[in-house]
Amino acid sequence: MPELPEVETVRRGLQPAMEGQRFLEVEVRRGDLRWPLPKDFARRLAGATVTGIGRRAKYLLVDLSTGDVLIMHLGMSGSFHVFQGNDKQLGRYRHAREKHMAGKHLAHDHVVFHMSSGTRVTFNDPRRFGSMKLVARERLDDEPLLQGLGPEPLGNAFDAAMLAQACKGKKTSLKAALLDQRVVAGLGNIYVCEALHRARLSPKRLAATIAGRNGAPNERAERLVEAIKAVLNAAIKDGGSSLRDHRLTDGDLGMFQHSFRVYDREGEKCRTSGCTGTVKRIVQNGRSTFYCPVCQK
DNA sequence: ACTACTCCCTGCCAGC
DNA sequence: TGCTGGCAGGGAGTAG
Repeated sequence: MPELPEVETVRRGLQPAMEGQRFLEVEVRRGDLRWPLPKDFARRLAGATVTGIGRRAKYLLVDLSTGDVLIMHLGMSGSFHVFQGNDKQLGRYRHAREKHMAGKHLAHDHVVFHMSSGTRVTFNDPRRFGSMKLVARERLDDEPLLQGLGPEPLGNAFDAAMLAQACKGKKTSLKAALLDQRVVAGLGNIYVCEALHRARLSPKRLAATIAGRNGAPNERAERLVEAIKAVLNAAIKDGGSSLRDHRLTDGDLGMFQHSFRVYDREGEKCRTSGCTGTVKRIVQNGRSTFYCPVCQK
């Protein structure tokens, strides 16, 4: 499901619910996520206070008073639901859960955090590609999951010079390069398609063509960086995109899917002003690409 | 060192 | 109606 804007939206939803609070109890209903949760997972969390919630690429990083960091990833279908209320309001809780899940698949509630304020935070993930991992903060720099990640696309380090340098000499398509988390971290299939469309660049173009020889950025690299930042900021403002199962932590839907210019719009009219093209779907590296063959060159 | 492909898992939908 | 194949927002591991 979630790319950077959705994960950032989740982070902002979890923050007021968890920050400054203690884990009273951690209920692991199914520990076989992407990797099995270790046997001491719940025990290591219990009693810890959440001192902050951050994000790196598509990972949520929960800082704990114990010196551990809880690293969480939503995979393709993971979501969090926050319920603020006490144990006497279980009816309201179930109602909220059903709204969140659109009435289905409560069986995929795999982990429940019971916080000291009475708030419960439920992790639901039908496909179980999501993951959780506890690591000591002092070893975070050596954490393999975070090790090779490229820059944050909304950070200052991400600019045309950097992107061109990373794409220099790449034999792969621009689409594949942007999906590569080592080039830039946090983009997924939707926002790569959307950013390429905004930059009027073909997804089939060779990645190396946004850099001159010696790796200097050209005007395409400038356009692309601007487009990436713009589409991510717009999506975050809208609470991310809801295709089938992405919900905000309060059960509401993200809204950015209504602003898609190409993604999931095969056969529909290109939304570039003045363009007469029709959105086309192709497959690149086994994944759908949506683009306009008329205005994206 | 690169790049491309397979696989993990469940749900949903179009087409027979 | 019920089955089947294909597809889905990610990414680790592996085979070239």
